[in-house]
Amino acid sequence: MGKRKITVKELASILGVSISTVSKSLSDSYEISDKTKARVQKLAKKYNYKPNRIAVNLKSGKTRTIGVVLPSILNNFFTKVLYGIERIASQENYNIITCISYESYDKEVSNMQILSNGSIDGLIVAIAEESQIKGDFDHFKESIEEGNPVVMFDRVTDLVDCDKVVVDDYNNAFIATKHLIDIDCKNIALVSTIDFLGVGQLRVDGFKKAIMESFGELDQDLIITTNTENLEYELTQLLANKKIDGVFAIDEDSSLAAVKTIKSQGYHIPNDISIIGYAGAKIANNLTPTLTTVNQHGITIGKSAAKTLINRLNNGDKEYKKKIIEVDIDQRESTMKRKKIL
Amino acid sequence: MGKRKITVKELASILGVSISTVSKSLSDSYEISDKTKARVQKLAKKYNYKPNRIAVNLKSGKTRTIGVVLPSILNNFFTKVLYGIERIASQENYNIITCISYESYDKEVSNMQILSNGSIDGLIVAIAEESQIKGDFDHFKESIEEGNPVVMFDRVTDLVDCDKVVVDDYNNAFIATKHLIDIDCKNIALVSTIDFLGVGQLRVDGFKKAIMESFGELDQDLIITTNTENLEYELTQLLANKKIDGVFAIDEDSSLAAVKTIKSQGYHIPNDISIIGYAGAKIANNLTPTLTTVNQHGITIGKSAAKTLINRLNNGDKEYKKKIIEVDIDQRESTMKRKKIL
DNA sequence: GTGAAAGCGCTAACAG
DNA sequence: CTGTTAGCGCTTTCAC
Repeated sequence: MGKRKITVKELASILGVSISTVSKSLSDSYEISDKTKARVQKLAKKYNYKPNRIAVNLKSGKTRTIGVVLPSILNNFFTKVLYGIERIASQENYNIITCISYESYDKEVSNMQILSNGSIDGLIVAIAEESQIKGDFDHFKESIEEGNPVVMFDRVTDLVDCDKVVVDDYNNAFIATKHLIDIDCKNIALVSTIDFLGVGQLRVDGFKKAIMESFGELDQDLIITTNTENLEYELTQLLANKKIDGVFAIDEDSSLAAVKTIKSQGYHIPNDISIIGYAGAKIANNLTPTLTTVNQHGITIGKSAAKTLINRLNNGDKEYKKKIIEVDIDQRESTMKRKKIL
Repeated sequence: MGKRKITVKELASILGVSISTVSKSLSDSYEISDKTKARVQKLAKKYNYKPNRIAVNLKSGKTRTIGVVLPSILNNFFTKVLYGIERIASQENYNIITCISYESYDKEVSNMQILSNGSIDGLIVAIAEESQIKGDFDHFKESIEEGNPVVMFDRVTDLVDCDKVVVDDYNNAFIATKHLIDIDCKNIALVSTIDFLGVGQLRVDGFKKAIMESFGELDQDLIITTNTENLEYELTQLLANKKIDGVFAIDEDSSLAAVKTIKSQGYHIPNDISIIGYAGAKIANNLTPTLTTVNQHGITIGKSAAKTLINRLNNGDKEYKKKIIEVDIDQRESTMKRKKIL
């Protein structure tokens, strides 16, 4: 103990100079003689002086801290995004304060309020499920009005004017569906546990477009939107009633459930049924068979969001931008049919 | 715009009262008349006044913020711990600032320094790989000396005096190995990609003890400590040269690699070779076969670490404690042998 | 080249 | 019951 943090004031009194001399010396000001600077800097080093960040923040009105509000952290995608944000933040000398909304509107609002009280310079957010359902985004508008810029990613809304980083879910779902069609699937089902999310809708729409374009008609019964608990049951029913040869699972839960169910019902993947889904590489690579996925590039999204925010912080004037991150398909075994043995 | 954050001073001038009257009214002080309080509070609400946290922090010398330094965030275990920390923190009205050391000593030191400058009240840390190898823990001691209590979890060291939250890796590895022995495995291999970590060593030791206790001798060749890239190759060699009927994989990477390799070499799990490993439930449940795991209860660890830190923050006097979290085995298919068909 | 003083926004001891 | 004042630790203008 005893080594307590030292302050400018204390340094000044030890050296018998004024506080401002110390402060200026530490920032290497031209006003101070080299000799004095040296003395001060030496002592500062000796006592391991570090300016109190809180005081600096208060003085400067800046915190060099970014608030991040995520719906969940036990989720591969959001974790990746957070990782991307952290990479950029730490590189640009920003700290990040992470809050979790747990998909709850109230939690999200309170997170935003706690952060928008001077703790942070700006926010990166993916909107909570409940807020999207509710359609209430006033807390974001407020934060922006109060001078804390917001960057939204993935879960965004047109109702708030701010920077956004998204993937083109509509188009990517289209491409994913086309991938199944290209390998000769004729009866493609879609499974989803995220129908209440904007991104969920977009993916379904992209799917529909691809189906219509290729087949001219769409069987609504092949679209299962449900929750994780019921998915296995509903998919089992579908498999029993319809001849399915391809499945597009538009989120991680439904991807895992689909693989499990299809196998347990005695179908071979990909020979009987091909499947493309959403999942992180680690999971996709360790399923049997390995799962072809739409790679969302979470890290890229996080990096882009952080860069966007820091840019805005540095020069607040520009127009709001919507950045679209390219996505690609990581083909694995689940869509690699063996040569048909007739 | 224009709705800029409002301050006590501004409220005071609008109402024509003094700053301290406003401040006291807002904290519902007994010194102020109900009438005045009401006026102030009404106006504060109208302007959506929120005390500037930075100013409050500076004044109080507390930040109600916990720093968390993790070696990685793209890791199921650490993510779970972070989740646990967040749960408690948010419940106790603390924020968390998350930094990632990327297993690097330098990054860890700089993270600690950035945080130990007044930004936080205390720290929760799992030591980076490189620091463990290097054996240099001065940055932790310094932080503690400067008045920022540290709680270490999982990756801890006896060389720093502070609160710790760990699992009994030695004993748990012992139990895991016994689990294999109980289902009649006679030739058990251990695979590891974390031999440089303290926890890695402990798990190996626990394994050895169980083997010695049951068989009286230990074949060192059955212990593979390597890195993720080489594991498949080395395990393949081992399977070719020795008769193995059980595998204990002591980390997630080696668990996944072991399952993959054993299957690809044509062995049946669990009938030919049983396997127990470390992995999150989501992965374990979706492997084929599902993987029996040592459940480390990351969330519990995180919660415990956060509670420990907050406790210390509230009453700094007590002795340092080491809390040991109970671990259990989640048995799944990879250790459920079918009846032998002779 | 150095120092005094103000002020960031807030709280609280002390006066009135 | 209300107001004045000092001060948290720092930076910065303005005097000297």
